[in-house]
Amino acid sequence: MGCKIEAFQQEQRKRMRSVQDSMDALNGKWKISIISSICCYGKRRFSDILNDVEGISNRMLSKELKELEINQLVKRTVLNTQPITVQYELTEHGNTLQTIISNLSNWGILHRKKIVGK
Amino acid sequence: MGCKIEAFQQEQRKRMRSVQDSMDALNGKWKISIISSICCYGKRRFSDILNDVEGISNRMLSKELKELEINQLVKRTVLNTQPITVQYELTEHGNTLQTIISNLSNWGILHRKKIVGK
DNA sequence: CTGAATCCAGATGGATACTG
DNA sequence: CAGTATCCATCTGGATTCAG
Repeated sequence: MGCKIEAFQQEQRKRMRSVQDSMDALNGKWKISIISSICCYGKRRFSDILNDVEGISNRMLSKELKELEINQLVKRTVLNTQPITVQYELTEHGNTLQTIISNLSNWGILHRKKIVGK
Repeated sequence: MGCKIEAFQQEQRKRMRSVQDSMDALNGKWKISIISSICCYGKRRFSDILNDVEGISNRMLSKELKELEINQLVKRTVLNTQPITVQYELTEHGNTLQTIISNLSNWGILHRKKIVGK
């Protein structure tokens, strides 16, 4: 009977859907880097992140942060400073990404060695 | 002295660059899903993957597979069948992505519960 | 079956200037 | 400082057709 095979395939489809769900939340050129920046410092201001993430424009940073906020990954706080500054931090949910970030960082080093390095 | 701070910042920059390296290799709408498909079955033909990855077109699949091949993540083998079939499998290097895939799958489930679920 | 080629709409993202 | 608005080139990706 194909019961086991079907169960396996269903499991596999579920896994693929989950992976896709993750990627949908983390897509875009910069999101992971932005999260990585905020994560490392705990709290981070707009201009700090703009500085951390090499190459990003304020237009993009603004947009990506907004999407991350919608996905409840970062929390935005306006501070009573003059001029106004805005602080971003990871939500509890956003913090659950730490393992992934860490893995991506490690794998990135490995990959660079493999492809670029001799 | 700012030695510790500078060391930390340099460490942080390195981490961000690594994460970005990973994302560069894994960007595109479908790559992770494709890898996930091949990974689970060990070997997988073009049409199988086309079927596994919901919504992808053959044009995109072809393109993404080519990029994955360039990055030495998948290996392509033409089989002597009639008509010709092509088999894809992960390289050793591609297999090092398993941890990330697994984590992304788990996080995807978590995220879906958090955002979509009540 | 496995692609490559073409066409084309819509998304992405940089540069720049502007606002509160 | 933290965005927003506008303009515009490039990229993305679907649909369809064709080829080996």
